[in-house]
Amino acid sequence: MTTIRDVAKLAGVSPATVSRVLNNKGYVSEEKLKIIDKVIKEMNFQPNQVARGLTKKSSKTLALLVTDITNPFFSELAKGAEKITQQLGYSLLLGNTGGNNPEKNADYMNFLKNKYIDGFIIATHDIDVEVLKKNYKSPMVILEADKDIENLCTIKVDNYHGAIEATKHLLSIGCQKIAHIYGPQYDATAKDRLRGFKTSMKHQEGSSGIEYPGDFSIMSGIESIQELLKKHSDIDGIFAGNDLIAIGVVKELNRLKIKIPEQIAVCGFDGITLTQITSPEITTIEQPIYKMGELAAERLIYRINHSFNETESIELKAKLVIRESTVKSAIDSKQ
Amino acid sequence: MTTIRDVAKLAGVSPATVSRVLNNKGYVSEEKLKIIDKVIKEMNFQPNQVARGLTKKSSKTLALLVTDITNPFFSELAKGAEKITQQLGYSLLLGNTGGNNPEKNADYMNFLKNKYIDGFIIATHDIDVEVLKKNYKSPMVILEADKDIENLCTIKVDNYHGAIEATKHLLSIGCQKIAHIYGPQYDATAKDRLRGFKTSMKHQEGSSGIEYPGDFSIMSGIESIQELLKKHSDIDGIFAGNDLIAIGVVKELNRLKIKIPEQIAVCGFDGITLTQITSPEITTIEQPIYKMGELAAERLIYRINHSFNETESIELKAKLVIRESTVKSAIDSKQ
DNA sequence: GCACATTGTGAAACCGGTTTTAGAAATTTT
DNA sequence: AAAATTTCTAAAACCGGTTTCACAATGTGC
Repeated sequence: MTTIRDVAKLAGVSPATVSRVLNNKGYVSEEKLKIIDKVIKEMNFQPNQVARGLTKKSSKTLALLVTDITNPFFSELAKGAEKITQQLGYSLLLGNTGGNNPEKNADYMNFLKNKYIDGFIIATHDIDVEVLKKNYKSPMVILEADKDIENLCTIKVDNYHGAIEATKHLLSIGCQKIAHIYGPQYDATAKDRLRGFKTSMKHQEGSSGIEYPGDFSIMSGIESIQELLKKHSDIDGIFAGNDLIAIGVVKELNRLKIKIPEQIAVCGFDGITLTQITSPEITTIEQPIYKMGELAAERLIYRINHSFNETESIELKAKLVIRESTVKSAIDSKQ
Repeated sequence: MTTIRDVAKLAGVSPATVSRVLNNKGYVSEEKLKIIDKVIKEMNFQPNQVARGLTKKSSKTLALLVTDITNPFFSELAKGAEKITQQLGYSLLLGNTGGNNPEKNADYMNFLKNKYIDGFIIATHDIDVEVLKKNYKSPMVILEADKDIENLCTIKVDNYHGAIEATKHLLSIGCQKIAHIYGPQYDATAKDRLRGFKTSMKHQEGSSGIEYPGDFSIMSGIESIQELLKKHSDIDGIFAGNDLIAIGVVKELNRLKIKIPEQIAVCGFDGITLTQITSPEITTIEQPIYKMGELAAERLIYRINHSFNETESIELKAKLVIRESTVKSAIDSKQ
């Protein structure tokens, strides 16, 4: 592997001058610049990132921490983040925290610490952000955080208004008894969605709302709908806390031969691709997940390069996407 | 951040001795060992991986290259690889090659080269393995390669026998006209599955096989089945080249109100989780994807640590998992 | 008791970059 | 024309580890 000293020798200059050219920094005469540029190309020299990292205390690497990469929400996010990361000359470490104990996660973070990881995208709830913040002064972007975090960038979707839109939609197609299967309440996302549902159902003459606890998985959707139907046989609309729950609900309703949406209409939340492969396809509140990934990486790299550490919180809009599971005659009229 | 020299000073020894302790290598007296160990703990010293990497020419990092991380096959793989990687003290870079031109991928690989990435798990077909091999002498594990590769480790699933099992299963439940929607033939996986299908259908009195080209996506499943039904209205079994195709097929058959499996039975290949969320659930040939990820990481790290570069090829068995899409009375009898 | 191997240790060089320092040359100010 | 400033460059120190080298102390063989 050719080093900066090889280049220097061949160009008849000192390594320091080559370094100045490489970093576009400090005085270099036109003449030498030309020679050095030429030699660099000739030798196809590329500076060793590790050596560079040692002095610069940087590795040109970001880390993305997700709960479970097989969850389509996270893999979509990862795809967006990876694209921008690579585009801007960084690489992306993947950390799957799911199921690990927080202690182990701390170990992992520590491990990364002395690798000079430049920044973190935190998209997991297995880690306490406050603890994190105390221990790591690295730039971070936190996704779906509970609230704004001082000196960090948070990116979230407006879950509250998204939930309102979902509920209003179900009401608008005539649902009178709507159940919301909500996610775990330590999760800010789940909390906001439940709040939106409550708000929408208030003062809603002729309609009533049921709240039922779930846990953001397909299985939870299946089990919840079974229980719900036992207690409330007259339910005619389900607002699922996320798409996975919605998928479970649709699956179980199909099995029970309950017609969607004629007997029960279903709306999810997230906008993962899976909602388009079920029969019927599921109406959902689509989050710009891919865009969130892109944005997270872009903001993180910006903060790294500009030593920017103001509190910054970005809220993206979610969008109602109407599909077969809430359109009465959809299946027949489609195509 | 505390350095090895800080430790040395406090322990009253030279940095070299501390290094010897750290690496468990060379002579160190019991006495000093004890002191140094104590000081390391006291100061909570952790060697800087970047500095270490510079001399060792290693970054304790692997790179995983996938075509598309949102494809559940790859995310499952990534999860397995990430677990072992972390467990063995490495970290995992994620590279999404999908859609990029090969030229850009080469750039990316080059970029990684001077980061001292210790090894690569190649699970993408966007890169020509021969070119790769010529340019990078790093340890690599190649997934689903065409054939054995000299001096590298290849891991694949026995697609040929898996396909035979799938076809035999469809025949055993009485299918008489089976169509195989196969994937792109530059893909070794797709080729082997098609070959298995052909073998099984040969000398099969009373049954006939149709081969139809597809491309491993849900959309392809939808379009293929439409075309197939136009030409062959008497098809009663579909062996899809992979699960995504199968999902498309099921989706379209549902839309056309064709009963699965009564009128047409469907079998996929891969064993991704999605096959369990459709209605009906889809029979498939389950590959041990997660295990492949684990194995890939484990073998790669072994090869790195033991300078092991013999040709090594591992073939895993795929397993038929029978679900509703091929069991005539499944839906009613279930549960 | 002497040659030789083994154990133990610190100083110094090294990995491959960047940054500081110091001094020379060219320019601008006064 | 002298002083001050700016441009340009190389030598040396540095980042934080590892490794080589030289040398001392101890143990072993004959």
